[in-house]
Amino acid sequence: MSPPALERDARALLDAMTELLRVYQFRDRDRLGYHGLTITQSYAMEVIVRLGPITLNDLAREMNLDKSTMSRVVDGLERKRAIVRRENPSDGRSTLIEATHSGRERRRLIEEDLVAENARVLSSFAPPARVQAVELVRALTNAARQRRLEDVGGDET
Amino acid sequence: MSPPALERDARALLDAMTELLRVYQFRDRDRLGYHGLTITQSYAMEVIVRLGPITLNDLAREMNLDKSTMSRVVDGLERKRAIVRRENPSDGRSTLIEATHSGRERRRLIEEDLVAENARVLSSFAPPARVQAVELVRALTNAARQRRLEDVGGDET
DNA sequence: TAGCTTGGTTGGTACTAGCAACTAGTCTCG
DNA sequence: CGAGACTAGTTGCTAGTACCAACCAAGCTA
Repeated sequence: MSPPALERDARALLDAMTELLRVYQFRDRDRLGYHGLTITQSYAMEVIVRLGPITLNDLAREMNLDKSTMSRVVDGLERKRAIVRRENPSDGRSTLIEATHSGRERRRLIEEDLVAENARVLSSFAPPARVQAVELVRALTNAARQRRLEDVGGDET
Repeated sequence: MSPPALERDARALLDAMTELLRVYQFRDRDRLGYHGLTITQSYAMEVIVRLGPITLNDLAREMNLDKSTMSRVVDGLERKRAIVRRENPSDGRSTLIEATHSGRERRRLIEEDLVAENARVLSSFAPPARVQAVELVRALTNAARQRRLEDVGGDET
């Protein structure tokens, strides 16, 4: 049914995307620096900084991780003094996770690095192509997300 | 020096890429199926199928993994009967890793799924935009890879 | 208050990942 | 030829990511 052209393009896109993801993955992996945080920890810090004091469950939901995994990731952040667990005045069972000054600062530095890196990547593009590139990545993300929702049968949110 | 426009675009790209990586990460993670293989195992199979019988070291080099990690990934593939380790007639120390029929078949199915998925993604683009999209992804990959090489100090290849 | 529900931790398993140490072949040079 | 250097692969160790299941303690509800 679908013309061979689509399949050809799809294969090319697959190869290109695989490459792109691998390059970014390795960039992340090797950035063992990441200002002392792992990638997951750094993502978690982003959420914590963005959503303010947050419970473990909410954090886990936001990150699509199991609460047990989340608990251990947060353990790591606590060991590294990037967050503190405070008791939740409105619910004795839960704790509020909050970024420390140092945690916030580290996250800021990471973000700065990443923005700088992306700026260097984009700098080889002509200004109109830059916007186009960003839009493409967004479109790819949406398309991929769409696919996921269809596959899984769309859960919450 | 650099106009704020670049930084704005860079931040947008960062956000978009972060999203993209997360979506793909989840796609991969949840694909516990992946026809019975994990993501790393599936990448490894791709290389093994593509480069024919290959030694562990060559495979590790190709995948940018430590040989110990590679050894264990290959263990997994062997347990799942996707590859066999044959002795290397030309060097008694090394083994040749070779895809089994079943391994090759599984990899083919995975690839088929992925191509189909990419076709669906692309189908929301007009035909000329498809080719352009692929090219843009390649350009991004190259730009990103470039950055990596500069950072690290460029190793082999 | 008894019992259900919920928030978080802990135990278990599996996989990814790297470094270090080790074994066993291979190669090189005296 | 043989000793020492080198190389291929495995194994031990640590750490992190990830899930499920079991659990405890606190809260809610009837």
